[in-house]
Amino acid sequence: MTSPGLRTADPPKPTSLREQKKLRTREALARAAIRLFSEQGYDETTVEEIASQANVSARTFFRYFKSKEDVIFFDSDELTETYRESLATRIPGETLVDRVRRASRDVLRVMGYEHPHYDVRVGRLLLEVPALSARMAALDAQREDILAPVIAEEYGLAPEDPRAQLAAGAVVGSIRAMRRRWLYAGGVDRPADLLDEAFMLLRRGLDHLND
Amino acid sequence: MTSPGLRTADPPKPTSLREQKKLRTREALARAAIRLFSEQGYDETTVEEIASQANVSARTFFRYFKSKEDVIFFDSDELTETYRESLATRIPGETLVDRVRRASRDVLRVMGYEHPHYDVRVGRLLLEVPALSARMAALDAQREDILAPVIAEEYGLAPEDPRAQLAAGAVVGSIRAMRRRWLYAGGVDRPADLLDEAFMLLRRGLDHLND
DNA sequence: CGCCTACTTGACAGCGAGTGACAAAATCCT
DNA sequence: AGGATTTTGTCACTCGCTGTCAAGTAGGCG
Repeated sequence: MTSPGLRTADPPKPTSLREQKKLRTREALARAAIRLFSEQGYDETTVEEIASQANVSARTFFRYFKSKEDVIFFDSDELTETYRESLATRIPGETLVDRVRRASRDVLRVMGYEHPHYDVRVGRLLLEVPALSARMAALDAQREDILAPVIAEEYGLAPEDPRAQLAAGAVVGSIRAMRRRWLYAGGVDRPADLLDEAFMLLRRGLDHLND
Repeated sequence: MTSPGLRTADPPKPTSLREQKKLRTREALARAAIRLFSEQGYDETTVEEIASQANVSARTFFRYFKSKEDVIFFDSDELTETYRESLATRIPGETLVDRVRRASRDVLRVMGYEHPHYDVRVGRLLLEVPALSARMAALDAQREDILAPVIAEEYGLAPEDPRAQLAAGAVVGSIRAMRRRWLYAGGVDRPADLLDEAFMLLRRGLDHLND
């Protein structure tokens, strides 16, 4: 079953046989886990079950992922890096808000539409399952920490100025709110659209930071 | 609660012996737990240990608190109710931002200074321990849901208007950012002060929502 | 080709959180 | 006091997760 799917990043090292097998095992585990989670729920899925679907022992699962929830977040570092880099890139004539918006869209783009977080059922697990929502909160906090100094610099504030931290918190909080809406509202909304709406509204708030 | 007439805030039922003992056990457990958590950390403290400090079996701990982290959040419903009621109360001449600020301060006030969340060491656990930060995130989401329709009404929007939800997310996000700052910055900041600073800055952003 | 080495895996044992079941103890009621 | 009710402790069990160790597998080398 070498179906197309989970974002296999294309770093140029698909190297030797052994590595390939590891990659396949890893992917099989991730795929099985996400499918089982979204079918029967997170707590209702045991690691044993996941491992068995990938023809591996439970012990081996923990050699690939350091915890049960890690199977959902294994690529989060990459996404954080994307966010950081996109924020660091300046495009002439681009406002701060547009820069933040671009960074957020870049993250969505790198995730790709076949990413598990795009699945509404999995997405809701991210909010409802304690272990998962804790990770989400940590990621959001990370983004706040990346964003705050960027905002500070733009407004000529010290990197740790509470006003910049607050603004970053507001921005991330807005995005979180739109994420929740996407997952629970009737459902026609698409992530990118809500993101745009968020930034359209944020533009005003942020622009008045230094009144 | 089928009592006639007024809602009595503090049901004066310290009733008979059995209830008193339960109250004492409950408090002993909570106190021991918080002390141990802040002394040796959360994961390093076993339920067995907590129970033993309260001269009870581990099984009994779970009869008083439905999980290990519940010992920290057992009064969260009361705080949420305070928030909801304070937000519902209108004071003539009071702006929306001031109303939200008052509600937030009311929550702090009801918590009282001996509340575990006031302890910086415990507070940090709230952000660092997955099980606890998940609960915090859930509480914040709850407050967003309470706040959004209030904002919507004030601006003549439908209760589920995304703009109101976004604004609520921004407000709660700001508060969360200040909370983090309180817990990690050098440390002189006091919660109430950071809250004031947050609302001073928020006033501008919110007031421009309907430009 | 066979063999040595390094890496990967499975099986087993163990810990802590959490739950169900049942019997023992404490409390309440009359 | 005695019986009913509630609370508690003990036992046994599941699941997430970790350490250990022995067995298996791929790659390199003579």
